[in-house]
Amino acid sequence: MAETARQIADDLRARISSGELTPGDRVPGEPALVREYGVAKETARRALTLLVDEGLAVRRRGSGTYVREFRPIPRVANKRLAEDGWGAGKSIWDADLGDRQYTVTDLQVYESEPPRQVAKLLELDESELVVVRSRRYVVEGEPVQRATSYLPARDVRESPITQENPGEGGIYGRLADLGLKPVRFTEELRARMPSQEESSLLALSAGTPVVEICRVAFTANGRPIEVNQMLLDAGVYVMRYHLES
Amino acid sequence: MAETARQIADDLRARISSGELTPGDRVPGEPALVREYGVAKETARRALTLLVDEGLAVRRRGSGTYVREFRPIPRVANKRLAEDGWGAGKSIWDADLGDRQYTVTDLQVYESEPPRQVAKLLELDESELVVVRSRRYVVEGEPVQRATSYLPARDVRESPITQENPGEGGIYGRLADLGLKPVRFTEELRARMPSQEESSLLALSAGTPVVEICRVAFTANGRPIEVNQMLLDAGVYVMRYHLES
DNA sequence: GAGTGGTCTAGACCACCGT
DNA sequence: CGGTGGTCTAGACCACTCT
Repeated sequence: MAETARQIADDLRARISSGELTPGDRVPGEPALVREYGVAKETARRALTLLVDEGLAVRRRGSGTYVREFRPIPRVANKRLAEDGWGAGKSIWDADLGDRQYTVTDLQVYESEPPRQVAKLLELDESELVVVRSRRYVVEGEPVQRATSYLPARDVRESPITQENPGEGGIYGRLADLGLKPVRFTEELRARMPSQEESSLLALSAGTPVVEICRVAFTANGRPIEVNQMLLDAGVYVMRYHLES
Repeated sequence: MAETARQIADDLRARISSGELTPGDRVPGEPALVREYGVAKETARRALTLLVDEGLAVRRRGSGTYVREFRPIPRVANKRLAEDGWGAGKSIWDADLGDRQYTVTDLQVYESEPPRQVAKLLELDESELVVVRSRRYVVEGEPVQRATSYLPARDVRESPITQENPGEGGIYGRLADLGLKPVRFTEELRARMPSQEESSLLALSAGTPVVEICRVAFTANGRPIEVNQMLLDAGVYVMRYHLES
């Protein structure tokens, strides 16, 4: 009877995917599994850990283990195409229940040396500084994203971009005022497990990956004017892109 | 001295990010940690498990635990824009070492009922069938992606799309022959932990998320003509998108 | 206070890898 | 073969939640 923990996890997984246990339901806990399967507590624990690590369940200390709920927020990279394009509002995942309100917290604006990679993407000379705008987004009380923008200090230092509130249209509006309107973008995405720091920053439950997005904005001249590094809770987001040709 | 496992993991993590341990290096193993920290084997094990679950380390049974290597393959969604656009070849992650060769394995072509979600995306009537093309991609001997295409059977049943090799230009070429050339696409991405099945399908090491991509192709008439569901090893891919306006 | 998850120990046995 | 990871047990103590 080797592989007991996996066996128990398989059983529970089956009960979840069959619908016997639905999102929000309580999964049999450690003591229950000890009784039902006649295993040691650590083994029952390992079984539950497998589910948690797959993102299927969530532990609540002192209360129990529950089937995870998944109500994704759609992140639409190119809204314009999405709106007059085809397939708008269609989704494999039920992500239509969108437009929940963002709140911005922990906004920080400061000038500093850019990370090496950012300096390269912005084509900055040695020792050129950047204006950094960092913030967290919160939805329904839960932090879901951290975003950090980098802009060449020499271009934006004197503009409202260095203010906490850059005004109507946000920083892209102000860049437009400066004749540096972003018109093309590159986004690079990567998914991975979070570090402990990132995990607490986004209040992630175990078994939740993060999506790292690096967005570079270019002006009409083809000059990179902003790098935005985002870190998203993968359990909360669905990313959507519209492409042509 | 509570939280011992996390403490040990923190130490090791620090040694990795400081560069003392570099990708490919051997991490101190369970017996070593038992000696160095004077903890039980299970505790040392838990410490290593934390690193593995973060994707920082890989276990090799009978050999040791090693710092993971990350050499991403770039997946460029819209090549045309990428090529004449700006920012081509720029990347935060060292993903330029691309163009490693794909091999296609386990190609299967068959006709069947579509999954409910796929039927909805393809706007199929009740009981309409789809042609399914499923395959795995292998790079340097390692499976990295599974892709499953669904096309309305009534449109493509008589075409070479039902052949294993649909000929020059692939299935998009044949769709063009049929006057059903795809010109717009929607891609929806989501990252999550894999199920056990998916994990073995892609030979994933523990702590590696997957990226699920659902791509819908539309003809010039705005008709959905293909749904492609992909499952990528997140430890291997970087997704890149180019956007305008 | 009873029930639940969180962490740890000390020891056992097995499977696999490399020399 | 010795070293390494893989799994399990039985019991301990703690921290938190809910009623």
